[in-house]
Amino acid sequence: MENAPARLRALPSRLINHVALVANRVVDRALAEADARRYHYALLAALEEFGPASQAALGRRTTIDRSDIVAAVNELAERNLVRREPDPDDKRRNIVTITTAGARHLAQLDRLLAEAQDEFLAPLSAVDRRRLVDLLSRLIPEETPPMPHPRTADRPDR
Amino acid sequence: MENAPARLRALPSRLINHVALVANRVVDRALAEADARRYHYALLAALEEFGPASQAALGRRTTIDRSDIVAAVNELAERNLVRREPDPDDKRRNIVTITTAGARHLAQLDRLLAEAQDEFLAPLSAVDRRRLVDLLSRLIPEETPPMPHPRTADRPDR
DNA sequence: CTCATCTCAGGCTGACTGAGATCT
DNA sequence: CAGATCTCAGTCGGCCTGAGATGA
Repeated sequence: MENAPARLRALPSRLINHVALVANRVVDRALAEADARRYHYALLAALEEFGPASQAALGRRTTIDRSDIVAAVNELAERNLVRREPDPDDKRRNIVTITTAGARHLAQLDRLLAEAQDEFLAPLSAVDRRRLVDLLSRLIPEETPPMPHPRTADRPDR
Repeated sequence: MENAPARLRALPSRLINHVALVANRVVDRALAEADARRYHYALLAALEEFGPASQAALGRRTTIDRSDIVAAVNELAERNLVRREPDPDDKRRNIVTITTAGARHLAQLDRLLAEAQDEFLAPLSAVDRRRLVDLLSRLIPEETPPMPHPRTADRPDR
């Protein structure tokens, strides 16, 4: 970078972006080892933690946009990491379920991601890492208000 | 967001991305008031702090990619915020110089950005903000290694 | 009727690659 | 010759919008 302007070095929003970039490079490289992307991990994690869910519910839990869910679920289904079947109780819905292969895949991603976190967090001690996570968490509004309809993500799940 | 999976909530790389998104929304909205983008600010700041520079040098200092510099300098030059002229000493180069209008514009962006920082950092005390900046800074490798040629940003400036 | 859900088609930005022309 | 600089064309992922079809 060779001498970034002081104004930029000190600007919190820019610092955060820069760190995000560094983190993403490490994370994406790690996930690529398993032919995965960040969306895949988020979806599989949500499915394993909460069980089968409609695509809309997955979107709310992962903050992935409705359109992008479609594509990502397609990719996962093609590889038999999830199953997608119509909900008999509500024919608008697809119910997405993680498969055993999907769970295995998720376990691998967990490992890869843990290594990746460790890699870009290397300069920080365990205490500092916790401090960082705490500070960052406080910058995230509880109900992340999506731009247009602040209370849209608020709906009952089922 | 409604109950994000614990794995995602706790993942530092994901937290950082989320915060970056929030920060960028605020910052971009602020800059839009002056018809500016983040690239514009970075370039103007680099020019004011280091004086006229070639586009390649600007790229190194702002970590903006060579291709994107071209476009951004075009935009700034069209609005007479910078001048671009061939370097008489090295005919490969353009020398980019900030104009007085550019400096005025930069001052406005400084104000807008200061407000924006304050807005998304609102949940943190001044002490916590400093802590955050410190922690983040330590996560940025001194010589940000661009993917392909780790030592490319290392070259003498002129 | 309204609202939710899934899907497609597409836009936009930021980060990045490849390649060519020109020059040191 | 190698290497730096500027430029153009284009890719990719993440984020987002609009709109249509179906159904609760």
